[in-house]
Amino acid sequence: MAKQVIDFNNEEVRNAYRHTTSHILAEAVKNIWPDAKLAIGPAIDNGFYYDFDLDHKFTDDDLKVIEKEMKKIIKAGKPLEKYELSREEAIKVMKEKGEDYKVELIEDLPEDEILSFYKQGDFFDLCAGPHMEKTSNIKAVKLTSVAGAYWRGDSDKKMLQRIYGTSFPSQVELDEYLKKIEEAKKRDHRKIGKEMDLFAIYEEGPGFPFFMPKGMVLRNELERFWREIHKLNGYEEIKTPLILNEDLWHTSGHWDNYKDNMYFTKIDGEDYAIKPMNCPGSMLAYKRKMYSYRDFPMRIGELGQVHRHELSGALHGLMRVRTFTQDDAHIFMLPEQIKDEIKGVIKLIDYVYSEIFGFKYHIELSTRPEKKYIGTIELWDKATDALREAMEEEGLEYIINEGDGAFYGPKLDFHLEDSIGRTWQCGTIQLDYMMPERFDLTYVGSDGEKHRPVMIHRVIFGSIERFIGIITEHYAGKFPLWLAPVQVKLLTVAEAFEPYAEEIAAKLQQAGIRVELDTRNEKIGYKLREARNERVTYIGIIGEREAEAKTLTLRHNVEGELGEMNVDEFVQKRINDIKDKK
RNA sequence: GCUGUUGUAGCUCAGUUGGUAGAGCACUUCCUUGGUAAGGAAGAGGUUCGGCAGUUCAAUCCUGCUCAACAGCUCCA
Repeated sequence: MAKQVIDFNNEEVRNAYRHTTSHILAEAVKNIWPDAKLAIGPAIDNGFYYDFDLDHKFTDDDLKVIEKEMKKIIKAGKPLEKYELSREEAIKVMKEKGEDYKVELIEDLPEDEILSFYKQGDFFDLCAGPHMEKTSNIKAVKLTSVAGAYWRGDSDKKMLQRIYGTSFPSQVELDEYLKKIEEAKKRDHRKIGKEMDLFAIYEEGPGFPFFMPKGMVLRNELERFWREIHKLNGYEEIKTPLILNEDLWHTSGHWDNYKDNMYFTKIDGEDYAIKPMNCPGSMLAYKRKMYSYRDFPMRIGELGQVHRHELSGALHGLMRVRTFTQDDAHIFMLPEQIKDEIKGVIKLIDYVYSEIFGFKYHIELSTRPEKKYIGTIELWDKATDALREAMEEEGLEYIINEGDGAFYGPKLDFHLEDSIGRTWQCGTIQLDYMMPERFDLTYVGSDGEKHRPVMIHRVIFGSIERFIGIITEHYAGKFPLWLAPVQVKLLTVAEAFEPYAEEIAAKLQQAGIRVELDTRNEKIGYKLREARNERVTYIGIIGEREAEAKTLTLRHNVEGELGEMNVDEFVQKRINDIKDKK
């Protein structure tokens, strides 16, 4: 028989490979714990999992034992054979085996369906396939972790034990994958954030991050950049309060839809809420006066700090917090301005993602949610069509994310891809006919009558905090010069060169460059090592040679050794780099 | 919120089958004036081992509760 060729780049083949491995996992677990009940075990992005219901709690040591058993099954080279059963037969077989979850799965399938099974030796499982020909096709396996997972992904149902693993056609590929995971861990923004002293989160405030001086540099630079581009693009800026009367949130619909995630407080016996979003505040700001159609489009930005009560288990560094700053803006406009405004925001987002940060990204169109939404289906369709048309006119590709819209309108979500291939949803453009209605926003048209404006809610970074987390991992802490908390660190070779080093430091500082000076009584190798660990952009070394020639010897955190350079030339070049956002 | 794991000095971690705690780094002082990833020596540092109860002659170690972190699930306007 010809050897089965495994094309691991083919998604179908890869999934079949991992799926077969998950069957082997299930068999191994059943061999060791015959009482284990099987749930489901599909292939996923980087491997597979299988869910089990079993009183014994799997430990990390168990994973090793299971792996060993899996290797036995693989070595046995059992062929995977497909066969079919009728519904009744299938239910009967599974009931006999006490596989309650399988019975439930089968009972939920259409009545007339013929069910396919796969078996390997004595082990069999309900499965649509496809699979590898035999268990010995699996060459390299690793069980990675065990975790809880709800039966059928429903938090009201029982929690099962899920074993995660991965498999590859060779040990080399498996090792490469594991190495990649290790690399990603090194980039973890929580680790780098601690090492670089950017931010911290304490037990006293879970989900409420503190920003330290170096982290504040990042924040302030991002915000400064944000203000700059928004001014250029015709936005004005406001700031609205963190706490507002609860009535406002009833009007907006936030209370109905998201009160579980809101924080409340009382002031003088009245109920107030801490804002989970900025828009209702923006609505009040809009309503302060009358507008003419000539005032539109009106673009109002706000770096607004919001608070949301996230579940404790959902918190994750800066990526998922309980307070964060949205780089929000609301655009009020005439219906005929919708498409142009959407296109304008798309361009702005593209500029920031592609030009400034070098992110690849894709766009998703999120449509009306099943249940939680306000307004009529007609208006939802109208808004969704407008987003779609704007995209199509710009020749942009997008994928549809059914039912994932905000409760007040459909949206375009921008998912960026970082330097190690992970995607993050950041930017969003939401088109909204509902809030202007609820808040009775008006403008006076050319006919002298009052009309209803349409609005856009949009963010580019999404959350400043989360964006800092993402770029920390994207750059592995080696931020581009304009963002780097320490742009230049000067190291003296010996005490004698301190005056010259101070002279250079002063020059850099005057040029607006963030500089640190290390004149400690330590060897240059030692200081260098420390400066490198701090990930400063440029390290400047100052000794006898440099003091005489009025130069400094430079090293860049990514490019490496740069040799000696004239001080004034270096300063001028860096000023230009910072201006160019390099 | 749910399941599991973890919680010891500023950081990274070791440790005691229950007899009141250690290393390296960092920090301070001294020596060393050194040219591209750790020069040497000494010292200080834990309200005592996340918190609160309990068992015990004795708890950092055992038990219960609780808080937080981590992984995953659920959620993410």
